[in-house]
Amino acid sequence: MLTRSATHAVRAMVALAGLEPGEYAQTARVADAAGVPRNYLSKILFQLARRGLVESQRGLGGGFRLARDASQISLYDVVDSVEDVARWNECAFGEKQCSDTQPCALHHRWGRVRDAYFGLLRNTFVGELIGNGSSVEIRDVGALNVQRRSL
Amino acid sequence: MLTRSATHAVRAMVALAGLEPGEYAQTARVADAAGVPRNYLSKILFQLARRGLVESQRGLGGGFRLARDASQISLYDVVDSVEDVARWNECAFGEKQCSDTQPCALHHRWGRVRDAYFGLLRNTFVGELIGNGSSVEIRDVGALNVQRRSL
DNA sequence: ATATATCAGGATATTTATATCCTATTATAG
DNA sequence: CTATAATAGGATATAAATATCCTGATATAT
Repeated sequence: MLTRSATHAVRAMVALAGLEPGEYAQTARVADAAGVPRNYLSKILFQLARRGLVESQRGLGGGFRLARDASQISLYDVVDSVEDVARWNECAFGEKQCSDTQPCALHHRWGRVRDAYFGLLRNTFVGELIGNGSSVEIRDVGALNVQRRSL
Repeated sequence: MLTRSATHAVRAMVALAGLEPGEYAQTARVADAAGVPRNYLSKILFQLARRGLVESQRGLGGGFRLARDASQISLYDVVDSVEDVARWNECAFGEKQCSDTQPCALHHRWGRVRDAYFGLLRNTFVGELIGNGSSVEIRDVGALNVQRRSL
């Protein structure tokens, strides 16, 4: 299952995908759009930035935006930024020396579940999740809307 | 993913499946066989008993044993005794009103992952997990081995 | 330069999962 | 009846996930 942090991260990414090209959105705006607690989201956005999925800009008119096109960012990238996806590779039965060559009684069955999950993560992209009646809509409330020189 | 409690529970059930018919094993013995902390396991065994998967007997010669044949106890029963399996039904995208008729953008893809997981739980039975090179082997250390009247 | 907006990130709080400890209760043996 | 074995289950401790709060650093506008 996705952790709550992972869901937050995906929703934030989808919100950012709804921005005008080049536009930045502040944490608070993303938080409102994605329905995620503001201060917690700031941690998550930081992790996404560290991973290189979003870019940040400080100061007036700054905020966050996607670092590349939403169609090029998989859920795997997003989720693995905030949780250790690799733990799905651990033995479901808790056996220390479980492996393909020395499988536990659950090994192959669990492999199918993991494949389904990894398939979802690897073959789904942020760009596919926008719109669609989703509640993740980022709207510019028009509060500031500064034009930046460097754009 | 299975929680650690769930893994503990499955391992304990497999250990109990290795008992002689009618025999009880004390918590400590199950804990050693399954490699689970004793006191924590006692909580888990209690939950399994509440669910009706194991029977307990207090007093000298008592302990726990399976309440029915290991081939009739699914992993779903076991896992759902110690964690809320139903949370896999919640929307992976965190949408409040996500449903089959009003699906979020992840709804159907997530459904496939859930189906794989539920399939594993529903179609795997404790009886299938015994032996097999698993480290969960319950051995009667012969410490006591009391014969009970009521058997 | 100064005021303001915004992220960066440390410190802390809350909640949940995991684990330990201890006493009460129940059963058996002698 | 007494001693002993074992679960029942409350109280507490630890660890990890989630969330909040606050200050410092950095960018912009005037």
